[in-house]
This record gives sequence, structure tokens and C-alpha cells, in this order.
Amino acid sequence: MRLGEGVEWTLHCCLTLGWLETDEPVSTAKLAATFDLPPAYLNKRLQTLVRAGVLSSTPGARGGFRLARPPEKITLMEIVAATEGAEYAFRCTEIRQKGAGAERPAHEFQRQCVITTAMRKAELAWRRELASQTLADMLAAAPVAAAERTRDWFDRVG
Amino acid sequence: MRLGEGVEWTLHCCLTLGWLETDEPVSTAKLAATFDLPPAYLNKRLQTLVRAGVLSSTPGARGGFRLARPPEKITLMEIVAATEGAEYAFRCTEIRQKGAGAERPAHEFQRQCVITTAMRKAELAWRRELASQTLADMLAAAPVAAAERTRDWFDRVG
DNA sequence: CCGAACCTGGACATGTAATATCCGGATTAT
DNA sequence: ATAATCCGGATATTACATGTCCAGGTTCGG
Repeated sequence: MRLGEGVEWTLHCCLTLGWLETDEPVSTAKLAATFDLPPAYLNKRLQTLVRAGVLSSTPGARGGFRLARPPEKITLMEIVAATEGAEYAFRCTEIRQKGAGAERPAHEFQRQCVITTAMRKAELAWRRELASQTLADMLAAAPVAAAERTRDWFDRVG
Repeated sequence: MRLGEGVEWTLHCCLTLGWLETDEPVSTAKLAATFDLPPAYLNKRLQTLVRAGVLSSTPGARGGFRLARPPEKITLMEIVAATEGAEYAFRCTEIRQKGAGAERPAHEFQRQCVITTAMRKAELAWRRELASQTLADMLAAAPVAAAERTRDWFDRVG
């Protein structure tokens, strides 16, 4: 099981947007340069965050992205779900109904199978943990130097 | 993010092995027939469980697989980790050190980045949940009818 | 002792999802 | 008007999971 790199990208981008105190939108090109990422593809990921309501975008010259809400109101779960999709990692394909199970009456499969239940339970724990952490928590947890360096860099590259 | 189907396969196979009270090993062919799965590939996944110490295998005619330990001593985490790999789903590639970060002194990156910390925390919650559930728990949670049907079927196919 | 049933592991083929690029269209600042 | 920028469709590339095949060992039963 592996999360796409896109999650790391979008999380870092949100963190960066939180550090910049300006109200100016930040372009894909600048964010891509900040982390040395492919601009066109990063833009696609940022677009999904816009559709998810995490970021807002302004078109046109001097346009770009900014947080759609204050960092206290953005959870990591939202960012991760927007980037990776909201589906469960464990997908039950009901193999219990195949093969030997095929000859059993349908009503025996009404209840969710114990495996799915167990896996769901674990995934909910994961989601709960991500939902409990906001972008503001991360901004607070990061060393102040990191935020300053970032602001400096954005000042310099304009 | 998505778990491979192999996880569903191996979990169901372990559950089945737990239901059968016999001490006889069960062949890949029979397990594959039970769930209508490709035998050769299922065999590969079972092999990884053997390497992980979850199952034990007997070669030769009338050989096959059985649980390496009593179900109380096998956690879902072990089965999942054996099948999917023990690595974290979130892989930090340290993009904070690329681009803008490249000009910063190395000592600023000693501490794990806040994003990695947060993601690890969520994953540990997931793992803890899986580790807290044993195969015995699942055997107990499943309807008795399911266990009986399985035993009947294995009796019939020999 | 032989053949059939089985596991083991390597090599290889296939399929699918993530990553990445490119382009045309729309919008906005200068 | 021009340049900068977002948007989204089409397409290419890559990585990984899935799946097949085969040659080499074991073990059982006759």
C-alpha cells in the first residue's frame, strides 16, 4: 500500500500557503519551483484541491492559488482525501461469494463480512487521526525558521 | 491509496484455515477453488505468509498450508504487513530540501518534517488497530453458519 | 522405485493506476 | 494587445500489482 507522491506535494503546498501571510495568490510555477516539482502536473493536483474546496484559485495574470479557508478550518484528512480520493484503501470484492460460496443462499451474505468490518475499523482510526489535525496545528508545530525562510524566498523570487 | 487484492485473499485464506479444525495441510489448489482465485498467483501470496511466519507449508503429495500458530497469536497486522509490505503508505521524499530548501543549511533538516510526523501518527493508529485484532477474534465474530458451510465444502471436495 | 501431487522460486507477460507532458481555450493585469 | 495564468482534455510514460509458466525439489502411495 502506498500513497501517491501527490499527497506530499499538496500537503507541503498548503503548509507553504499558510506560512505566507500575504493575501496574494501564488502561481503554480512558483510553488513548483519551491519544491522542484513538475509544474504542469502539480497544477493538476492543485486543481483537485480547488474542486474539493480546500484552495481557491484566481485566473489571469498575477493569479494563482490561496487557501480557501483559515488554516484552523482545514484538516489533513481533507487534503489527503482530495488528493488521493475518498475511497477506502481496502476494497472488499466479496470473494466469499465466489467458488464455494456460490452455492450458498444469498441471505447468508447480508451481513458485512468480518474481514471488511475489521479493515474498515482500522481505516476509520486512520481517518479520525487525520481529521483531528488541522493545517493550523502543523503551522504551529513547524520551527519558526522554516516559515521565515519560506517567506524570505518568496520575497526574493517576487 | 489502495490495498492490493492480495490482502483480501490472504485474510480469507487465514480465516478458512482457522475454521477447518483438521491438522491436515490445505493445498493452494483447494484454497484457490474455494474463492475462485488464480492458483499460481495465490500460491505466491501464501509463500510470503510462510516467509513471514504466519503460515507453515508442507511440500510433497498431500502437502499444503496451515496456520503456523494458534489464531489467538496471529494479528491482522501481521497478515496485512506480510502481504502488502511493512513500509509506510506515506513516503517522505524530503521535497522540503529541494528547490528553495536546497540553499538552506543541512542542520535545519535534522528534525523530521511536521508533515511526516503527522502522517506517521495516523498510520500508527491504523497499525495499532490492526494489531489489536487477532485471527481468533475474527473467527469468533463470524457467524457459525459460515464456518460450518466451509467445513462441509472441504469435506465434500476431499 | 516410480509417478502423481505438492511447494519454491525465477523469468516473463499483462493490466492498470500514478505520474508527466502538451495543447487549446478562457480570464485578467499591465 | 500581450503576457501571465488557470482549466481541462488528450496522450505518453513509468511503476507496480496481477497473472502465467516452467524447472527443480519434496513427499506420498502404490
